[in-house]
Amino acid sequence: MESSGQNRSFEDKIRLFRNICEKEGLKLTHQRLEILRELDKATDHPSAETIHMRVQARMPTISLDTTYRTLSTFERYGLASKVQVHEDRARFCGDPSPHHHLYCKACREIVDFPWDDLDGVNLPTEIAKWGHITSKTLILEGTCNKCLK
Amino acid sequence: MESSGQNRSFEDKIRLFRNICEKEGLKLTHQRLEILRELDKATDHPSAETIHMRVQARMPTISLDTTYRTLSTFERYGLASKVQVHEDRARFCGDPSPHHHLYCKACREIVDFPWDDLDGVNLPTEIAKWGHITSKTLILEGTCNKCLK
DNA sequence: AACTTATTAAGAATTAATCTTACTTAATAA
DNA sequence: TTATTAAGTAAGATTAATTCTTAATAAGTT
Repeated sequence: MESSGQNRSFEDKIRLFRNICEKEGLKLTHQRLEILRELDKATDHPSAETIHMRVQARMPTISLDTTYRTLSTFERYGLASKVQVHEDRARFCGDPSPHHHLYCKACREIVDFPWDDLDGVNLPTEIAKWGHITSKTLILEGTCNKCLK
Repeated sequence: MESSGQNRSFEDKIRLFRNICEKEGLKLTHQRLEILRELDKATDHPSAETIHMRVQARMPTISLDTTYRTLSTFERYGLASKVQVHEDRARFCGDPSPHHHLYCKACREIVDFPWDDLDGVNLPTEIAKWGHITSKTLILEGTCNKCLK
């Protein structure tokens, strides 16, 4: 049976994580794997607490603390990133490919979108002088059609 | 004596704020004016607490609570905006003109920069279908030259 | 099997931000 | 100028996300 694109890309992610663990002396625990899986499945930029609840459904003993610790481990190694919106609660994204965010101020939904033209464009020359850029994200804010009625 | 560009633009801001107050039934208090002035002067995206400390130097009786309340009032009326960085503490920006942000992960400095070409560019067509966009900010993250040594 | 990290539990600590209440002050409108 | 009412102050409490503590247990890895 052939695996789906979803599965294949998750396999890649596990492989990547396995490499990182090996190189960095991290342990590949079930908890970390389940959180990685949850992040990979999620399309709604869940908060740490939401991720915890979802993983808990399959792994009832996992602690909230471990979820927080694991998420920052993932952040440190580039397996997850915090999405910044104008809220107090951090929300996460497991998609490492460059993409941008639409944020609806009414329903707080975050939608990812690709914009290859922006990814490829040259930055203004003064920016290159500023230092070393590691990420480039466009944040669009407004109100989505659902909320506009 | 001719006023500086700084002053002129601050005068404009006061005028704008005066109009908003009139229209919305807000009171033009000293506290609000001082916080507006501080936001206008600041180039370093201070936190609410930093703003409070600075205003306190001139107005020792102002409360932290008022600073928070005023900043959210300003946000509500578009006179200030929260800058999103990967931190827990919100940082503010009093520049209402469209601009983008460079964020150094090492020293946490935020640098504004304009990018007219980006401001003027057409968004991908699917975005227009999403809803109504009110702001567009590019967040560049990395390490500034000072921190790269 | 030994070594070492990670996890858990349970609770405490932090910290930004907001709210409460009661009182006072001051901006605005009549 | 006075009346009205929003805003500010003080002091403390609250909320909520996140992190830390300690000690015991579990489980990867070598």
